[in-house]
Amino acid sequence: MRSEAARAAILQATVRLVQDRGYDRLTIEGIAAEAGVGKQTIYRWWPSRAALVADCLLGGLLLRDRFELPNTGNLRDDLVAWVSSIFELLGKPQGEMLMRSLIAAATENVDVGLRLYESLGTDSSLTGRLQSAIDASELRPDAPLDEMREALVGAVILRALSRLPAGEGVAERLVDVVLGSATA
Amino acid sequence: MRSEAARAAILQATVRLVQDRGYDRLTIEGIAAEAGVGKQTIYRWWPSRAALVADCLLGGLLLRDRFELPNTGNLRDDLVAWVSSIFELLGKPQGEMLMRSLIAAATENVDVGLRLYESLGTDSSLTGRLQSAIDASELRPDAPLDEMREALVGAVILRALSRLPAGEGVAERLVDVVLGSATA
Amino acid sequence: MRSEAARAAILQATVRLVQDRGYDRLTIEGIAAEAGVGKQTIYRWWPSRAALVADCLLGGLLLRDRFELPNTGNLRDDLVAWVSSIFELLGKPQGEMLMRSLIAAATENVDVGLRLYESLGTDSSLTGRLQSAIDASELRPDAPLDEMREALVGAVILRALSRLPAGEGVAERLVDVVLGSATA
Amino acid sequence: MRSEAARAAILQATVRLVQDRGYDRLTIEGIAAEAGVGKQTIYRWWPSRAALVADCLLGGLLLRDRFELPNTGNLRDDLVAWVSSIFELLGKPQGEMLMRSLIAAATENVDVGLRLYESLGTDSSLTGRLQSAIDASELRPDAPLDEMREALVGAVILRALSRLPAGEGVAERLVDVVLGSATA
DNA sequence: TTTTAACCGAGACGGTACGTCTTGTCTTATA
DNA sequence: TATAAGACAAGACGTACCGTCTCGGTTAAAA
Repeated sequence: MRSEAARAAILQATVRLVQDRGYDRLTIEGIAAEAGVGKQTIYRWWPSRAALVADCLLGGLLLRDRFELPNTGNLRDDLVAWVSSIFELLGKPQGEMLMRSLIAAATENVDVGLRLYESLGTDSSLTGRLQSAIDASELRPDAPLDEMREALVGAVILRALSRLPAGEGVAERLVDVVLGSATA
Repeated sequence: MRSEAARAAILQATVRLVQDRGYDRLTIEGIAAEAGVGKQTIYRWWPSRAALVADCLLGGLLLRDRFELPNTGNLRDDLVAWVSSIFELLGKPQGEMLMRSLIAAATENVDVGLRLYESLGTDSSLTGRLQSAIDASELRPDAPLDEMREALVGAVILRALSRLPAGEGVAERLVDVVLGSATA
Repeated sequence: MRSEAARAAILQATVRLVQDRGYDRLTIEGIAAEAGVGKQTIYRWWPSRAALVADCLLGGLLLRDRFELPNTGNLRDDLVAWVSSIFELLGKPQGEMLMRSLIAAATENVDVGLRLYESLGTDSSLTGRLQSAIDASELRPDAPLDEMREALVGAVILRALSRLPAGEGVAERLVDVVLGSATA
Repeated sequence: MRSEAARAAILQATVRLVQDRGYDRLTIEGIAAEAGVGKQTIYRWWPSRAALVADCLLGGLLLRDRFELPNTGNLRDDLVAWVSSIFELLGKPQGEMLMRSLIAAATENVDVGLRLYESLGTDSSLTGRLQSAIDASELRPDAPLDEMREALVGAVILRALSRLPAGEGVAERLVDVVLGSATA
């Protein structure tokens, strides 16, 4: 019978440590100590620290609602707001580190990678928002939604890797590039 | 006086080991052994293994000419060919591992990140190619080149993280998304 | 819960290596390899290689019964036999190296020093033998036993440091010097 | 052409470092730095750090005149004074460390060992003093001077290894033990 | 109700790699 | 041409974690 208390403590400890020190300084021993748990309890349920991060991400513990994609009826505005909020996070040292931690975890774990691939680990509202834009005739019915999403999310990931601050207008231009071919 | 022989041996050993086993199994001790070099000689000149990878990338030792961006005069065809060749590499286990290795290194080292940011670590011909497309009136003079590049390269990075095979037509649609707003 | 198997393997490996190569070429890594043990298992229980040697000495693993002090009823003969047997050991390269190893360890570790101080690391029968000589009226009741022991053992230590072969009659003269003032 | 300045600087640096930090923390690199000299200059002229210490000892740089054996005409008093002065040195932390440093060096280098063997590294006046005691009929003509010296010096060495403070009367009793058989 | 089997915390174990330190050799440039 | 300066290959240092493996000490279901 699995102990739910232990499970929760482990995931929370993981979140705390990733946010405080980053993925590369995250250790199983550190998590066990922080969670007040034996190492074996971690190894019993997760195969690697990357899988732990994946679980945190899945449970919404790492990016919960941070980047809710709004739906005001104006797709461009919504996307710009969303991208801007992410860029804002990247502007803070801890936010930038968190994003890089997720990317690092993704290089080791498919689940994390897939989770990022669908809108940056958030409740993948991006696909839904684009689809609803088609329904509202804001986008052409044959717009390549997947590729648009990949371009948008990918640009954000790449920005995080570059560690460059996103200057004025970057979010707008990025959204325009992505929407360009697909708007009426 | 720095030994050029040692420097070259270290970089080559790094390239070999990254390609064979991936970044996460790359160790300083392994590099030193492979290069026939003392560990201190590595630590004397590089602060971390990520910096070593950055140097390899800079020296063109890791991706040299792998993704030469052609210039046939037709921008769309050129970009599709370039993206396709990258997708092809990602289809092979070793190629995928190499790309993920670079991304992992980028999460630890700004230089690697910047190098990826400008066209995927290749001799950043992408910017030049886009500029020449403006000159040839293939693109609008005010096309947001940087954001176009970010979207394109970012999509490729993200694809690597997702480990999903790039299906039929993905390269084309991706290029079309990116070029959409800027052509004609 | 400490592993007795590991403890024994480590001490035995230490003994073997000290005897084969001497204290100055004794390394923690070498002991760990020889014992088939992780380095941390050594560091967990001993603070230094000198402490390891002290433990071996204490456990009788290094000089066990090598220099049993006989008790024939004739103190002078017994001491001469004992000193001679030590000089004989010092005549062999390995024996000399072992003795110098112990002295070297003693310079770094009090316990080894004390163990040498009381009769050369052997089960300190020397004090007992001298006491029984008083009881048998072979020595004056007020004979300064401690100083006699120090003089005798010290002379042996010093001989080991000098690396000079102990010539004919040295053992006898040494014992006579030490016993001189204390024999009826 | 050997640089006398370098030679002196090296020996003085050795003395300083041995006295300050002890033999086990004495390194060739440290000496070179302290002396403002290249390492090669040391290796060119001395085979090991123990040989360096031997040279310092020989040159009187380490124990110069520290333990001058007096000659008042009363052998016992002279020896007691000499042993007491050594015990006094051993009572100070730095003096004890210095003596242990010499012993440690002796385990690695014959010259140091021999130097200790003949009266503790001092200008070997001990033998001379004993001889003159014979001449003055303070000792029997056939007294075993060598063994007496070994017993006395050895006891002091051993005391240093034991790190035990020499209590009241130890010096006297020690001298009496050694002189016992040879007086009157 | 008692057994028993799984899970728990704790942490020792054999290992690997870390980044530092020192060794003794070598090369360079300085004077 | 002997130096100081210091790079080099080698390898030990002591530390940090890895993933596996006992330990006893709770639980909770099965007997």
